[in-house]
Amino acid sequence: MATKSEQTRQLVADVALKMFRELGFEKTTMRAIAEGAGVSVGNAYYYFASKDELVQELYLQVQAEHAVRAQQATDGIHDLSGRLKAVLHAGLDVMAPYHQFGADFIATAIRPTSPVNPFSEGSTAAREASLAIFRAAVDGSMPPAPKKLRAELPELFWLGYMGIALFWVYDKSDGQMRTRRLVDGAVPLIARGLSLAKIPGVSKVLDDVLGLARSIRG
Amino acid sequence: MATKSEQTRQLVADVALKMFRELGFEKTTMRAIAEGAGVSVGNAYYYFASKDELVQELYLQVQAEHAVRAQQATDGIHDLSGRLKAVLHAGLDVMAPYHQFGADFIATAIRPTSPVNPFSEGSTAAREASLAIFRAAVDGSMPPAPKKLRAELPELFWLGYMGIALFWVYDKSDGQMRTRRLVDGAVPLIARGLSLAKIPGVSKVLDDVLGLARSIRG
DNA sequence: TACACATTTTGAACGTGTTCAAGAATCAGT
DNA sequence: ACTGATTCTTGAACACGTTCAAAATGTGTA
Repeated sequence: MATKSEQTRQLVADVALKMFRELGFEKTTMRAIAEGAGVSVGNAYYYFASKDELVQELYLQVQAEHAVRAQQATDGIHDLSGRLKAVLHAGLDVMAPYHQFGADFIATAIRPTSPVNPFSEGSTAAREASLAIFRAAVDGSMPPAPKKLRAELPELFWLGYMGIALFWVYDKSDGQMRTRRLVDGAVPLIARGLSLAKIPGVSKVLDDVLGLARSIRG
Repeated sequence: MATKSEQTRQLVADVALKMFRELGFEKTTMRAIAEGAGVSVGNAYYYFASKDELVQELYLQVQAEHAVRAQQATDGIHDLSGRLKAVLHAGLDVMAPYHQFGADFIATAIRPTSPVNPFSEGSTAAREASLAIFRAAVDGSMPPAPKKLRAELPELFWLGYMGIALFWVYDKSDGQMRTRRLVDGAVPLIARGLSLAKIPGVSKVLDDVLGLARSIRG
C-alpha cells in the first residue's frame, strides 16, 4: 500500500486537477487547492515546487491517457492516413475537458523556464513519450511511408499536433468542431502530399529542406 | 506641445520599455516603473490598465520600427526571395534588444485574453499592419509570385514569421545566429518550392489545401 | 475672483504565488 | 523504549499585479 506521503501527494494532485477542470487555471488558487485537500499551503509546496508543476502533472496524465487511447484507436487500422487521423482525434478527445484551461496551459507551457515546456530539456522524457505515439502510428502503417521521410515523419506530425492544439485553444465553435474538421480535411491532404515526394523536382527541394533542418538542429 | 497628461503617459511608457529591455519582464515591476517615472503606482494604472498593456506599447513600437526598416531594406531588391529575406532580417534586427524579454512576451501574447494576442479581434489593426509589411514584400516583387498563391502568400509568410519568432525565442546561440541561418536557408527553399506549384500533381493538392484553409477560416 | 465640475494623482489595501523558520510526526538503529 | 536524524507539516510573511476611495490639481463659467 501507498505510504502516507504518497497519499498526500496524490490527494493534492487530484484536487488540483479537478479544480483546473472545473474552475480553470486562475480561479484555482494554491490556497483553494490546499483547503480542498485539507492540508496547509506550505504542504502543497512541499510536494509541488510551483503551480506550474501541478500543471505538469495534468500534462503527464493527459499524455498518458492519449497514449492509451491512440493505441486502441489505431488498432486494426493500417493506412497511414487513417492511423494519423485516429491519433489526432484521440488527442482531442483527451484534451476536451480542459478546453477552457487550454489557453493558460499553453501560456505556461511556452515559457522556456516552465517544466511543461515541450521543447525544454527538462521534459525530454515527456516529449519522447508523445513522439512515440506518432512513431507507432507511422511505423505500423501499411503501405509504409516513403523511406526518405519515414525517420522525420513522427517529429513532423508531432509538430503538426502542437499546431493543432494551438488552433484548438482558439477554437470557440461548438465542441471545437472546427478543429475536428481541420483534422479530417488536413490528414488526407498530407497523405496525398507525401506521394508527391517521388516527383523528381519535389524530391530535390525536399532533400534540401531536410538538409537544412538537420544543419539547424545540430 | 504635448499636454501634461500626454507627457506623463509617455514617460511611464518610456521607463517601462527601457526596463523591459534592461531587466526583462519579471524584474520590471509596476512599482519599479512608477518609481522610475517618479509617479505613484496608481498613476501608472491610470494610463495603462495592466502590465500587459505596457507590453502592447512595446509591441506597437517594435512593429512600427519593423515597418520602417523593412521598407528601407527591400528598397531596390526585386526578387521575392531577396525581399522576403530582407523583411525577416529586419524583423530580427528590431527584436534583438528584447531577446531575453521574448519568452515572457510570447507567453503573454499567446493568451486569447491578452491585448497583444496577434490572433485576437482586439489587435486586428496591429495584425493588419504586420501583414501589410509582407504584402508589400510580395506585391513589389519581380518576377511576380504565382498568381494562384499571390493572395495567400502574405498571410502564409506572416505565419512563418510568427514561427521564426518562436524559434528565435528559444535560440540560445550567439546573437541568435541559428535563427539567422534558418532564415537564410529557408527563404530560398520557399522560393524554389513556389515554382513547384506549376507541376500538375502538386497544383492539385495545393488547390485542395487552399480550399480547406478557406473552409476552415469561414 | 469664487465656484462647480472634470481630470489626474495618491497610497493603502486586497488576493495572489511563493518562501521559510519552526515545529510535529515518523523512522532507523540500538 | 530511547534517541537522533529524517521526513512531513504548518502558518506567518514577502513581493507582486491590481483596485479604489479619496485627495489634489486643472479647467471652464458666473
